[in-house]
Amino acid sequence: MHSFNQLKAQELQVRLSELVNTEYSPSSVRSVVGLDLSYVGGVGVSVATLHRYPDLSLVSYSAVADHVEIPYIPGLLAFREAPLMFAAYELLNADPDLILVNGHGITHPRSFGIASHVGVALDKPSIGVARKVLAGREVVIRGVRYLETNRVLGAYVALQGSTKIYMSLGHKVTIEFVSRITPTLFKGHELPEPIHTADRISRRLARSSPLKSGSSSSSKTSRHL
DNA sequence: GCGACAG
DNA sequence: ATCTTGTCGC
Repeated sequence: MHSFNQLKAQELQVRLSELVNTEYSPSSVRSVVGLDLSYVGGVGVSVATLHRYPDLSLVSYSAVADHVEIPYIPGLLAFREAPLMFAAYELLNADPDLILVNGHGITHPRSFGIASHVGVALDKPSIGVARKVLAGREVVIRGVRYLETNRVLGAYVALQGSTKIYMSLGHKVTIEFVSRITPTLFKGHELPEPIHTADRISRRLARSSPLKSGSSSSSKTSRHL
């Protein structure tokens, strides 16, 4: 029995953060993938959803489940969830123009949150979607809200009613691109459509998991996806 | 030392 | 994230 080396993990993040590209942006977006996880005890249920853009209609999705050993430690979320996200992503067998990841991008203690981690590993444009701040402070420029970390605007703050959603730079996207595409990613929910959909599907699968007692007889409410 | 702390 | 009843709001 042994937990993973936190210090080595942090060192890896510092090293890999050098590979993040925040000067490039996809020339055109025709498809977007959403990545999210749910849990059933120690089992993580990872879902990857593929959407057309700009209508955001669901094209297909994939799901994988496995035991998750790495604990949740603020700042090291990627080591716990990215492996399963990669598995679901590969199973989806698609080549999207943009990937949305539940979690922060460069608005992270070492500028390498899970969205950047996934983007760099897959060499794909990525944006982090989070409901809470991990690092940085909010700044307002010409009436527009951003999250600033290390003097760099790392996230655009989307206001959904009274709720704030932090859209951070993952990889191969600029703050201008994120600011511009963010409003077009919502479709009537608190979270961007791809993340919202991946979240709903993973939770449904988690609840109906054979590992969850009563799953075969307590389903009295119908759900639609 | 104290407070903060994605999912 | 997940555990959970009633309750507020669209």
